[in-house]
Amino acid sequence: MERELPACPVETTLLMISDKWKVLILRDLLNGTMRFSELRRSVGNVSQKVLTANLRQMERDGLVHREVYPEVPPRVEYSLTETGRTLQPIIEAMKDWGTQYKAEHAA
Amino acid sequence: MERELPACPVETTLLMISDKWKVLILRDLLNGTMRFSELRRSVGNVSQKVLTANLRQMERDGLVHREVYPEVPPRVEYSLTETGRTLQPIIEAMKDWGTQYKAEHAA
DNA sequence: CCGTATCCTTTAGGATACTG
DNA sequence: CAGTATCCTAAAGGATACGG
Repeated sequence: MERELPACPVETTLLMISDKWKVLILRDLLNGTMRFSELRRSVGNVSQKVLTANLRQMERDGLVHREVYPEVPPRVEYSLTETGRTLQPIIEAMKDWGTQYKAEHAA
Repeated sequence: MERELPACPVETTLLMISDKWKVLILRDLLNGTMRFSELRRSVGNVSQKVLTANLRQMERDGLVHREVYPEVPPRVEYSLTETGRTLQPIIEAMKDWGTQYKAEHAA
């Protein structure tokens, strides 16, 4: 459940969000709760297996909440925990930086 | 020299800093100019080949400046460009978040 | 000291098929 | 619909040796 955290706080953060899709998962869940299939579409070209694995890890890290509705067919909704939402400043900073960088590197 | 930038700004940022060591390179170069060997030690367990490759890519992306002093033995110093320094808010946000997260997940 | 070349290992991620 | 299981691939990264 718990993992060893590096001494350096930057490395701790990396441990949590450096997988290929996690930042994009955060980007999308910051807009609100999403179903699995919905998230898969919005994140992009991610396989089901990997998206599930990423979400499970984020759940264990306390960033994501998974809510299962026992219906047929099943419905599963993902949302950010309070801790997960504290990552917002990082995602925002990345959004701002990318926007600026692209503006300066346009034709 | 130039690479195709994704439409999403967050993904653009990821393209620039999502390699395993780039965030740590930024963390360290934000403290000032460093020699190659110095950087290698401070970044951690990175191989020479990979550190070089990461730095070269960051140079092409306009984030890092490489200054070669034609001495014997050679001296090479790396520093952040002005654009590179604009990444500081992201690194700072990551540092803050990691610090906070660790505090809440102690004991 | 800094870097390149070569080869090899690892592992994250993809494809596909199948289930409750 | 939302998974799990299995197998496979590809690309990043590591180890080592050598060169300017």
